[in-house]
Amino acid sequence: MDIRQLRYFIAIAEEGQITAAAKRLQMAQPPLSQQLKQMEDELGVALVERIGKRIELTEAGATLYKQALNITHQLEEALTEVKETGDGIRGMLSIGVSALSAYRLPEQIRQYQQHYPLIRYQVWKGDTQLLSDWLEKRTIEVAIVRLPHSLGNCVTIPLEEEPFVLIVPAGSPLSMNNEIAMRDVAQHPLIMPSTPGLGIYEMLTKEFTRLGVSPHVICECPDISLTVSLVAAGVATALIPHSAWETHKNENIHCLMVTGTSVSSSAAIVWHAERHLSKAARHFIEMFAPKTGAPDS
Amino acid sequence: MDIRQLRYFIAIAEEGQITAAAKRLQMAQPPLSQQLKQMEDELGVALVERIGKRIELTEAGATLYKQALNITHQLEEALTEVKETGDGIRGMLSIGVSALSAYRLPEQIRQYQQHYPLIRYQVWKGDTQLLSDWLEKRTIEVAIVRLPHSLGNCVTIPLEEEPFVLIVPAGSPLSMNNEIAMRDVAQHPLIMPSTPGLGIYEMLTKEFTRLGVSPHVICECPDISLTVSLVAAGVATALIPHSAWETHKNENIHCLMVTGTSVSSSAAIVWHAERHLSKAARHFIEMFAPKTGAPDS
DNA sequence: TACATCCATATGAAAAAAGTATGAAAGACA
DNA sequence: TGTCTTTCATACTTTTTTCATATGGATGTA
Repeated sequence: MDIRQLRYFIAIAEEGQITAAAKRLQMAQPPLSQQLKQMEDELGVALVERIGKRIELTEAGATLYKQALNITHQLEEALTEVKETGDGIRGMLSIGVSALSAYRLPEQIRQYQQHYPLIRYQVWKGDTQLLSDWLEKRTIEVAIVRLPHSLGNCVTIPLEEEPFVLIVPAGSPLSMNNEIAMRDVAQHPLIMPSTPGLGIYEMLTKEFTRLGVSPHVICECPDISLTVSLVAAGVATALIPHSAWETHKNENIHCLMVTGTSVSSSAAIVWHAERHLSKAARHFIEMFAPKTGAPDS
Repeated sequence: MDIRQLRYFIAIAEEGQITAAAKRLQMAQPPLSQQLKQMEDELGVALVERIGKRIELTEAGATLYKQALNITHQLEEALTEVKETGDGIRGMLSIGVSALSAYRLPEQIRQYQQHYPLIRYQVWKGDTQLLSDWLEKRTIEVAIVRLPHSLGNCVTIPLEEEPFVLIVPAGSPLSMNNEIAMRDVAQHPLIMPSTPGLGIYEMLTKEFTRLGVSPHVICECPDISLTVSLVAAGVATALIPHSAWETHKNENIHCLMVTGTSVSSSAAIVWHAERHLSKAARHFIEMFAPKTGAPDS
């Protein structure tokens, strides 16, 4: 019993007549009679009652008709679902973000949602090492990280660059100013939005070294919102990407532009170089890193 | 896309390998590869990812796998349901009963249920004319009526015969006796469990005429339990089939055997002579009129 | 590097499905 | 009642689909 036969039977049931059903199916009548008989033989059950010229469903036939409708509908829906999944307009998109990039994600997903409303998401947050593991294990398909990263065997597409800003507690003397030189940042207690070994930490440290100063790091905190809270509480100052300031700003902290340095932060979308990327992931990359064009697999 | 291909895909998905899937399906590997490719072409979607020797499902493939499991299971269940319906162990059995036979039905259905637990019922109650209409319109498949009936074009299988009894109010003088002659029944106010034109009414009337007496009919009531209530209330006496007495007896009425007459009541199962009888209906007939054997269509 | 394993392609054989021709039975209508 | 039409079933042929065998390329392994 296959789908084709179910469709045949639906036509027969609805037309109430083999000849008409054959016409509707655009086929000759004899093969349809044959198929009907074959179905009855296979099931060992009479599906129709031959009353002279007319034909009428038996109870078993009526049961089969209902079920056949169900099944063919379900199959159709299944196929469109598969097609949509293949086309990337339906399915699961699993994304990993580093702590410093996490704040961007909600807006990105909201935007993506408007174009692809059927997509569902898995969002993971973790440090570079975890992201790398997750990419490897396919827990996530793409990751959004801060550059520089240390992920091996990955395609990296940088998003726009942005400067670092220094955030300080609202009441502190520094909050009178609107900018500060990078080398002067070293004079103030500093929270690093990262930990040793990670890209940002190393990059900032290197920059201070280049300027011949040594920062007064009193805290390392790889969670951006916690970092901001610490600053708001007056614990210290912190260097964070400008956009992170935009999303976390409040009346308890003040922001200073940092001058006299070229270090900047740049987020990037990365994914495993030798892996199949789902259409959904490609769409995501296209939307947020459109200049590069979407990779072709 | 047909069921066969879904089964193929299930095997491929579960084995994770075309060769192994082919072995499990007891077929050669090349045609399976072909079918897989054909499915991908039809859907316009990659279902598996060829990673060197290995094969892995894409998201679309995983979606198809889940749906394929659903659909094949549903098909299997549908087919067994159709078979069972055809075999008469599942489905709808619609039965009509006359008022005088209704009291038997619950026990009959209870009994039938024990053999065919998947059968569901539609039970209708009405007079001969209604039953005839319902048989004609296929509202009901079989009817249980009192003989004689006036149903045209029907097969009739009588159930066992049973005598009429006279029921009288518990306190009445008649309740001292245990039997009464038919001709003496005419001396007492009588409720006929039927109305003119119906079989039972005519049969009883004819019998009184034959005996040269005229019954004192003060009420006609084609509802047996209402008839019994009327007697219990002391309105009159009533002639009813013995089994009706058995099911309705209570302390307010007394029962007398009727002698000096050969009239008896007999229920019968009837059905449309030229109609297809469902297996379920045949089973029902076999169970309650086994002597005749089941008719063959 | 040789070997085994797995998938893909090509080609021919077998099976299944569809088409054509035709007959029998049932309803319609003069 | 007897044609005439309609409808389903059967016999036979053609076409399509599916499967199997042979074989080559790619990948991972001893």
